[in-house]
Amino acid sequence: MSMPAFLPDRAAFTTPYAQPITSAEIFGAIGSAMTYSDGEEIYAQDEETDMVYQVQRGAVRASRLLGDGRRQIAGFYYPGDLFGLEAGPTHRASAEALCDSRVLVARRSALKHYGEAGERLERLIWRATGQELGRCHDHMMLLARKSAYERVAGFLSDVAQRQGSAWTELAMRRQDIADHLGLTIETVSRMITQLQADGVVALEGCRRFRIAAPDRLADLVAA
Amino acid sequence: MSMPAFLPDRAAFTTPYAQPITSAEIFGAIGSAMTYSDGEEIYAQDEETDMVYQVQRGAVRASRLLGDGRRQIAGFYYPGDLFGLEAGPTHRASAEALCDSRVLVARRSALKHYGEAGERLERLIWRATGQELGRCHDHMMLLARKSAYERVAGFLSDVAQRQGSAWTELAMRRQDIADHLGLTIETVSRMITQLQADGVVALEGCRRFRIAAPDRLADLVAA
DNA sequence: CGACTGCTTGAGAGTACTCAAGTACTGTGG
DNA sequence: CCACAGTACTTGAGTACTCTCAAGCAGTCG
Repeated sequence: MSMPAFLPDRAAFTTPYAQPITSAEIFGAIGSAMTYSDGEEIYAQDEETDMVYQVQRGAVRASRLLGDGRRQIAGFYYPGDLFGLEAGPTHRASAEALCDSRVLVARRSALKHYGEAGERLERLIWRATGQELGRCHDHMMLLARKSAYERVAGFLSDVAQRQGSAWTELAMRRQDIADHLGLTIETVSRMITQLQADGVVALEGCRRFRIAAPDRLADLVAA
Repeated sequence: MSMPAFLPDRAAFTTPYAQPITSAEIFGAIGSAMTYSDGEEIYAQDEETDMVYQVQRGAVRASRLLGDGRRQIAGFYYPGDLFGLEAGPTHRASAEALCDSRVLVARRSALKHYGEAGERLERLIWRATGQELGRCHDHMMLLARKSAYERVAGFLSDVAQRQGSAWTELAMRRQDIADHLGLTIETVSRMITQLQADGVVALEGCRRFRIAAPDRLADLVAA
């Protein structure tokens, strides 16, 4: 994803004196590491908060519950991603580890005590917030205007792109995917079967896949 | 260093007297006013941008188009609202005036030349971005997990709340509402008819309504 | 091996969509 | 003031896509 034009390019952070330059290094200098096991809650919905988080290892989902149990997964986060950025004094979503994970946690109000590194992290947080807003708009388009087939295709494309490697592992269950895409678990399953039958993706087991026809997948996503 | 010609003299906000305190005042001190007539485009999708906008009078919609013509309205903006905050070097959406409107425009990269007022506006922009992200998450939940009836109820509740008065004017057409809620124009129309039949809202013409049963509407929204 | 959890598949139902026609509101010209 | 045209909105009938409910299959752990 592209960077906001008004924020300094990453090169601007680089000084001749070996300052930390990756977000992981900046965050690592300030945040404290926490580990969570599969399914464990990192924070709760409506919980008061002054924290910001970064995935170091594993994967995290942010979910929101409606009174009657309907659930929506706002997003999935992987190593390097910042999360818990929702505005306001309380978290609008809860966050849970999708597998055994390590997470860095920093108190936002304390950043000013960390001098240069704190300021850098602050800028990183704002940049991440802007990017999250962009992804959110993309996802709204997906939810509002795309078919189940296109939603699942878009999701697989997204996950594959983030992981980068030829074969992609799905850290989440079908139910999580369904709640992210506004579908039912059965429909997600059917669409994956369909995508496979159409030769768009190839699965190995139900949690591991490879993109078989990148061009056709790209068409589905752009559509 | 050259300053954009349309920006007012910097001296205007360095005086110790009468510091602006509302976002409209801060923005007004820095931004330049533009007027747009009904339906006129304020900026285009994928257009390069370094601008931030505030509605002064009228109403604005932010829309995104898919290649095949499917449209999604990302949001509606009213006097006082900041818009055009989508991250990245280009606008992820276009913006159009819903009626004759006046809009303040400021160059983001120029804010640092405006001293205190510029910093304040910068903070306002970040705060607005965070709030927008929160609204975006709410809207994702609406799109992913709510019925057409609940979506329209939620929308009317939202608009009414923003306007505050007993009777609420709808600045947008049914098609805009449909594209915002991920429905068709016919379904929106049917749901409004239904809400009226159920005594939840009362319409006067097709662009003006009043909430008739606030408690039942609140139930539908919270649900 | 059996139990458990997660995933897939099938049949039928329901919500929202598509296509089509009809109604209301607005502005223009006679 | 009314006729007319144009746009926006509503309503109706039939269809399609996704959901619900139910059963079967697969991988995992004791």
